[in-house]
Amino acid sequence: MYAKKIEEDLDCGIRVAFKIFGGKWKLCIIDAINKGITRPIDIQKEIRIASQRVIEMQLAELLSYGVVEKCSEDVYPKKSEYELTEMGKTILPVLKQIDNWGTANSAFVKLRQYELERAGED
Amino acid sequence: MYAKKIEEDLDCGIRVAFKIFGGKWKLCIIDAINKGITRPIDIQKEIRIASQRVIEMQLAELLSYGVVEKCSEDVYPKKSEYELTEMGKTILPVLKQIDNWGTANSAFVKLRQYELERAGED
DNA sequence: TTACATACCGAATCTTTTTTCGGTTATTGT
DNA sequence: ACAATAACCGAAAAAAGATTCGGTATGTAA
Repeated sequence: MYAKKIEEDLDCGIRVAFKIFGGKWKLCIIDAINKGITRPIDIQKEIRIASQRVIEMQLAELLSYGVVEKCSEDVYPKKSEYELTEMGKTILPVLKQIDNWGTANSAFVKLRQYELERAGED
Repeated sequence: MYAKKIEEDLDCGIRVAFKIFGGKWKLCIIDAINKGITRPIDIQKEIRIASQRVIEMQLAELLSYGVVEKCSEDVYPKKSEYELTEMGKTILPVLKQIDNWGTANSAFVKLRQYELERAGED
Protein backbone atom coordinates (compact mmCIF):
# COMPACT_ATOMS: atom_id res chain seq x y z
CA MET A 1 0.00 0.00 0.00
CA TYR A 2 0.98 3.64 0.17
CA ALA A 3 1.62 5.96 3.09
CA LYS A 4 -1.00 8.61 3.73
CA LYS A 5 0.26 12.16 3.94
CA ILE A 6 -2.80 13.70 5.50
CA GLU A 7 -3.74 12.56 8.95
CA GLU A 8 -7.14 10.97 9.19
CA ASP A 9 -9.64 11.51 11.93
CA LEU A 10 -10.95 8.20 13.20
CA ASP A 11 -12.95 9.83 15.96
CA CYS A 12 -15.65 10.65 13.45
CA GLY A 13 -17.99 7.77 12.72
CA ILE A 14 -18.50 8.85 9.15
CA ARG A 15 -14.79 8.87 8.46
CA VAL A 16 -14.32 5.44 10.02
CA ALA A 17 -17.12 4.02 7.93
CA PHE A 18 -15.78 5.54 4.73
CA LYS A 19 -12.34 4.26 5.49
CA ILE A 20 -13.66 0.73 5.66
CA PHE A 21 -16.26 0.62 2.91
CA GLY A 22 -15.89 3.94 1.10
CA GLY A 23 -13.78 2.60 -1.75
CA LYS A 24 -15.21 2.68 -5.22
CA TRP A 25 -15.96 -1.04 -5.35
CA LYS A 26 -15.98 -2.15 -1.75
CA LEU A 27 -19.72 -2.21 -1.21
CA CYS A 28 -20.19 -3.93 -4.55
CA ILE A 29 -17.74 -6.61 -3.49
CA ILE A 30 -19.40 -7.03 -0.10
CA ASP A 31 -22.73 -7.30 -1.85
CA ALA A 32 -21.43 -9.94 -4.23
CA ILE A 33 -19.92 -12.02 -1.46
CA ASN A 34 -23.17 -11.77 0.45
CA LYS A 35 -24.96 -13.10 -2.60
CA GLY A 36 -22.72 -16.15 -2.52
CA ILE A 37 -20.20 -15.08 -5.09
CA THR A 38 -17.09 -15.92 -3.16
CA ARG A 39 -14.22 -16.28 -5.61
CA PRO A 40 -12.26 -13.29 -6.91
CA ILE A 41 -12.71 -14.30 -10.51
CA ASP A 42 -16.44 -14.61 -10.11
CA ILE A 43 -16.70 -11.31 -8.30
CA GLN A 44 -14.86 -9.73 -11.18
CA LYS A 45 -17.22 -11.30 -13.68
CA GLU A 46 -20.17 -10.08 -11.63
CA ILE A 47 -19.04 -6.47 -11.43
CA ARG A 48 -17.56 -6.57 -14.92
CA ILE A 49 -16.57 -2.94 -15.37
CA ALA A 50 -14.04 -3.21 -12.57
CA SER A 51 -10.72 -4.75 -13.49
CA GLN A 52 -9.35 -7.84 -11.83
CA ARG A 53 -6.62 -5.82 -10.19
CA VAL A 54 -9.05 -3.49 -8.43
CA ILE A 55 -11.00 -6.41 -7.07
CA GLU A 56 -7.82 -7.96 -5.77
CA MET A 57 -6.70 -4.79 -4.11
CA GLN A 58 -9.98 -3.88 -2.54
CA LEU A 59 -10.41 -7.46 -1.41
CA ALA A 60 -6.98 -7.29 0.19
CA GLU A 61 -7.98 -4.18 2.08
CA LEU A 62 -11.27 -5.64 3.21
CA LEU A 63 -9.28 -8.63 4.38
CA SER A 64 -6.77 -6.55 6.27
CA TYR A 65 -9.51 -4.79 8.19
CA GLY A 66 -11.35 -7.99 8.94
CA VAL A 67 -14.42 -7.36 6.82
CA VAL A 68 -13.91 -10.54 4.85
CA GLU A 69 -11.86 -13.63 5.45
CA LYS A 70 -10.42 -16.35 3.33
CA CYS A 71 -12.25 -19.52 4.09
CA SER A 72 -10.32 -22.01 1.99
CA GLU A 73 -7.16 -21.86 4.01
CA ASP A 74 -5.17 -24.13 1.74
CA VAL A 75 -1.44 -23.95 1.97
CA TYR A 76 -1.26 -22.18 -1.32
CA PRO A 77 -3.98 -20.19 -3.03
CA LYS A 78 -5.78 -22.16 -5.61
CA LYS A 79 -9.45 -21.98 -5.02
CA SER A 80 -9.58 -18.96 -2.78
CA GLU A 81 -12.97 -18.16 -1.44
CA TYR A 82 -13.86 -15.17 0.61
CA GLU A 83 -16.71 -14.74 3.02
CA LEU A 84 -17.94 -12.02 5.30
CA THR A 85 -16.78 -12.02 8.87
CA GLU A 86 -19.21 -11.26 11.67
CA MET A 87 -18.03 -7.68 11.52
CA GLY A 88 -18.47 -7.68 7.76
CA LYS A 89 -22.06 -8.78 8.14
CA THR A 90 -22.84 -5.74 10.25
CA ILE A 91 -22.22 -3.63 7.15
CA LEU A 92 -25.06 -5.30 5.29
CA PRO A 93 -27.94 -3.23 6.72
CA VAL A 94 -25.99 -0.04 6.01
CA LEU A 95 -25.23 -1.24 2.50
CA LYS A 96 -28.87 -2.01 1.93
CA GLN A 97 -29.96 1.43 3.07
CA ILE A 98 -27.37 3.17 0.92
CA ASP A 99 -28.40 1.10 -2.08
CA ASN A 100 -32.06 1.78 -1.46
CA TRP A 101 -31.47 5.49 -1.24
CA GLY A 102 -29.50 5.45 -4.46
CA THR A 103 -32.08 3.40 -6.26
CA ALA A 104 -34.90 5.63 -5.06
CA ASN A 105 -33.07 8.75 -6.18
CA SER A 106 -31.53 7.42 -9.34
CA ALA A 107 -33.99 9.03 -11.74
CA PHE A 108 -33.79 12.35 -9.97
CA VAL A 109 -30.00 12.36 -10.02
CA LYS A 110 -29.87 11.33 -13.66
CA LEU A 111 -32.20 14.17 -14.58
CA ARG A 112 -30.18 16.68 -12.59
CA GLN A 113 -27.06 15.33 -14.21
CA TYR A 114 -28.53 15.86 -17.63
CA GLU A 115 -29.64 19.40 -16.80
CA LEU A 116 -26.22 20.29 -15.46
CA GLU A 117 -24.59 18.96 -18.61
CA ARG A 118 -26.97 20.92 -20.82
CA ALA A 119 -26.32 24.08 -18.83
CA GLY A 120 -22.57 23.64 -19.08
CA GLU A 121 -22.54 23.37 -22.86
CA ASP A 122 -23.04 27.04 -23.59
CA MET B 1 -15.73 21.47 -12.35
CA TYR B 2 -13.79 18.94 -14.35
CA ALA B 3 -14.89 16.58 -17.07
CA LYS B 4 -15.01 12.94 -16.14
CA LYS B 5 -13.08 10.58 -18.34
CA ILE B 6 -14.52 7.38 -17.03
CA GLU B 7 -18.18 6.77 -17.57
CA GLU B 8 -20.19 6.35 -14.40
CA ASP B 9 -22.89 3.82 -13.84
CA LEU B 10 -25.95 5.46 -12.36
CA ASP B 11 -27.99 2.29 -12.61
CA CYS B 12 -26.35 1.06 -9.45
CA GLY B 13 -27.89 2.45 -6.29
CA ILE B 14 -24.59 2.42 -4.46
CA ARG B 15 -22.91 4.47 -7.15
CA VAL B 16 -25.72 6.99 -7.24
CA ALA B 17 -25.57 7.41 -3.48
CA PHE B 18 -21.80 7.82 -3.49
CA LYS B 19 -22.01 10.33 -6.28
CA ILE B 20 -24.28 12.51 -4.18
CA PHE B 21 -22.87 12.15 -0.71
CA GLY B 22 -19.66 10.18 -1.16
CA GLY B 23 -17.33 13.19 -1.06
CA LYS B 24 -14.90 13.44 1.80
CA TRP B 25 -16.82 16.16 3.63
CA LYS B 26 -20.33 15.96 2.24
CA LEU B 27 -21.94 13.98 5.04
CA CYS B 28 -20.19 16.15 7.61
CA ILE B 29 -21.63 19.23 5.94
CA ILE B 30 -25.09 17.72 5.75
CA ASP B 31 -24.82 16.81 9.40
CA ALA B 32 -23.76 20.32 10.36
CA ILE B 33 -26.59 21.94 8.44
CA ASN B 34 -29.01 19.53 10.05
CA LYS B 35 -27.70 20.64 13.43
CA GLY B 36 -28.59 24.21 12.55
CA ILE B 37 -25.19 25.38 11.40
CA THR B 38 -26.24 27.03 8.19
CA ARG B 39 -23.54 29.49 7.18
CA PRO B 40 -20.42 28.43 5.27
CA ILE B 41 -18.10 30.10 7.73
CA ASP B 42 -19.71 28.36 10.67
CA ILE B 43 -19.66 25.01 8.94
CA GLN B 44 -15.98 25.50 8.35
CA LYS B 45 -15.40 26.34 11.98
CA GLU B 46 -17.38 23.27 13.00
CA ILE B 47 -15.44 20.86 10.83
CA ARG B 48 -12.18 22.72 11.36
CA ILE B 49 -9.74 20.37 9.64
CA ALA B 50 -11.42 21.00 6.30
CA SER B 51 -10.40 24.18 4.53
CA GLN B 52 -12.84 26.87 3.58
CA ARG B 53 -12.39 26.13 -0.09
CA VAL B 54 -13.46 22.53 0.28
CA ILE B 55 -16.57 23.51 2.15
CA GLU B 56 -17.45 25.97 -0.59
CA MET B 57 -16.90 23.46 -3.32
CA GLN B 58 -18.74 20.61 -1.71
CA LEU B 59 -21.54 22.95 -0.78
CA ALA B 60 -21.74 24.04 -4.40
CA GLU B 61 -22.04 20.42 -5.49
CA LEU B 62 -24.68 19.64 -2.91
CA LEU B 63 -26.50 22.72 -4.15
CA SER B 64 -26.28 21.68 -7.79
CA TYR B 65 -27.80 18.30 -7.04
CA GLY B 66 -30.55 19.76 -4.92
CA VAL B 67 -29.43 18.38 -1.57
CA VAL B 68 -29.20 21.81 -0.02
CA GLU B 69 -30.58 25.17 -1.01
CA LYS B 70 -29.73 28.75 -0.28
CA CYS B 71 -32.47 30.22 1.80
CA SER B 72 -31.31 33.83 2.02
CA GLU B 73 -31.72 34.69 -1.62
CA ASP B 74 -30.29 38.19 -1.36
CA VAL B 75 -29.12 39.87 -4.51
CA TYR B 76 -25.54 39.47 -3.49
CA PRO B 77 -24.09 36.98 -1.03
CA LYS B 78 -23.72 38.45 2.37
CA LYS B 79 -25.37 36.31 4.91
CA SER B 80 -25.74 33.15 2.90
CA GLU B 81 -27.48 30.39 4.71
CA TYR B 82 -27.99 26.89 3.47
CA GLU B 83 -30.60 24.42 4.46
CA LEU B 84 -31.51 20.89 3.50
CA THR B 85 -34.07 20.36 0.79
CA GLU B 86 -36.74 17.69 1.17
CA MET B 87 -34.51 15.41 -0.85
CA GLY B 88 -31.58 16.32 1.34
CA LYS B 89 -33.50 15.32 4.42
CA THR B 90 -33.99 11.83 3.04
CA ILE B 91 -30.23 11.37 3.42
CA LEU B 92 -30.38 11.87 7.18
CA PRO B 93 -31.40 8.33 8.15
CA VAL B 94 -28.67 6.93 5.94
CA LEU B 95 -26.18 9.35 7.42
CA LYS B 96 -27.20 8.36 10.89
CA GLN B 97 -26.75 4.68 10.16
CA ILE B 98 -23.35 5.20 8.58
CA ASP B 99 -22.25 7.31 11.50
CA ASN B 100 -23.52 4.77 13.98
CA TRP B 101 -21.69 1.98 12.25
CA GLY B 102 -18.48 3.98 12.22
CA THR B 103 -18.81 4.93 15.84
CA ALA B 104 -19.55 1.36 16.87
CA ASN B 105 -16.53 0.08 14.97
CA SER B 106 -14.16 2.91 15.66
CA ALA B 107 -12.14 1.16 18.36
CA PHE B 108 -11.89 -2.01 16.32
CA VAL B 109 -10.70 -0.14 13.24
CA LYS B 110 -8.19 1.90 15.21
CA LEU B 111 -6.74 -1.27 16.70
CA ARG B 112 -6.51 -2.94 13.31
CA GLN B 113 -4.91 0.19 11.95
CA TYR B 114 -2.32 0.11 14.68
CA GLU B 115 -1.57 -3.57 14.10
CA LEU B 116 -1.18 -3.01 10.38
CA GLU B 117 1.22 -0.16 10.99
CA ARG B 118 3.25 -2.21 13.42
CA ALA B 119 3.42 -5.08 10.95
CA GLY B 120 4.55 -2.80 8.15
CA GLU B 121 7.47 -1.38 10.08
CA ASP B 122 9.79 -4.37 9.78
C1' DT C 1 4.19 -32.00 -20.96
C1' DT C 2 1.52 -28.58 -22.63
C1' DA C 3 -2.04 -25.45 -22.35
C1' DC C 4 -4.94 -22.99 -19.60
C1' DA C 5 -7.38 -20.90 -15.71
C1' DT C 6 -6.84 -18.74 -11.29
C1' DA C 7 -4.67 -15.93 -7.72
C1' DC C 8 -1.70 -12.72 -6.89
C1' DC C 9 1.77 -8.81 -7.06
C1' DG C 10 4.79 -4.49 -8.47
C1' DA C 11 5.14 -0.48 -10.80
C1' DA C 12 3.97 3.08 -13.91
C1' DT C 13 0.35 5.89 -15.36
C1' DC C 14 -3.82 8.26 -15.31
C1' DT C 15 -8.00 10.13 -13.23
C1' DT C 16 -10.33 12.11 -9.63
C1' DT C 17 -10.48 14.59 -5.55
C1' DT C 18 -8.67 17.56 -2.16
C1' DT C 19 -5.76 21.21 -0.73
C1' DT C 20 -3.35 25.49 -0.89
C1' DC C 21 -2.85 30.04 -2.36
C1' DG C 22 -3.96 34.30 -3.77
C1' DG C 23 -7.25 36.89 -5.36
C1' DT C 24 -12.32 39.96 -5.88
C1' DT C 25 -16.58 41.83 -4.18
C1' DA C 26 -19.66 43.17 -0.77
C1' DT C 27 -21.16 43.97 4.07
C1' DT C 28 -20.59 45.32 8.84
C1' DG C 29 -18.80 47.86 12.59
C1' DT C 30 -15.95 51.72 14.14
C1' DA D 1 -13.22 56.32 5.23
C1' DC D 2 -11.14 52.21 7.18
C1' DA D 3 -10.44 47.73 8.96
C1' DA D 4 -12.37 43.38 9.53
C1' DT D 5 -15.32 39.68 8.14
C1' DA D 6 -17.82 36.80 4.88
C1' DA D 7 -18.74 34.62 0.43
C1' DC D 8 -16.90 33.02 -3.32
C1' DC D 9 -13.76 31.85 -7.38
C1' DG D 10 -9.66 30.31 -10.52
C1' DA D 11 -5.70 27.86 -10.99
C1' DA D 12 -1.88 25.17 -9.68
C1' DA D 13 -0.26 21.60 -6.96
C1' DA D 14 -0.58 17.67 -4.11
C1' DA D 15 -2.56 13.58 -2.65
C1' DA D 16 -5.45 9.75 -3.05
C1' DG D 17 -7.35 6.35 -5.54
C1' DA D 18 -8.10 3.56 -9.68
C1' DT D 19 -6.47 1.44 -13.93
C1' DT D 20 -3.42 -0.80 -17.03
C1' DC D 21 0.25 -3.75 -18.04
C1' DG D 22 3.11 -7.25 -17.57
C1' DG D 23 4.76 -10.36 -14.72
C1' DT D 24 5.15 -15.07 -11.30
C1' DA D 25 3.34 -19.20 -9.22
C1' DT D 26 0.31 -22.86 -8.70
C1' DG D 27 -3.10 -26.21 -9.76
C1' DT D 28 -6.06 -28.63 -13.28
C1' DA D 29 -7.17 -30.90 -17.21
C1' DA D 30 -6.14 -32.57 -21.96
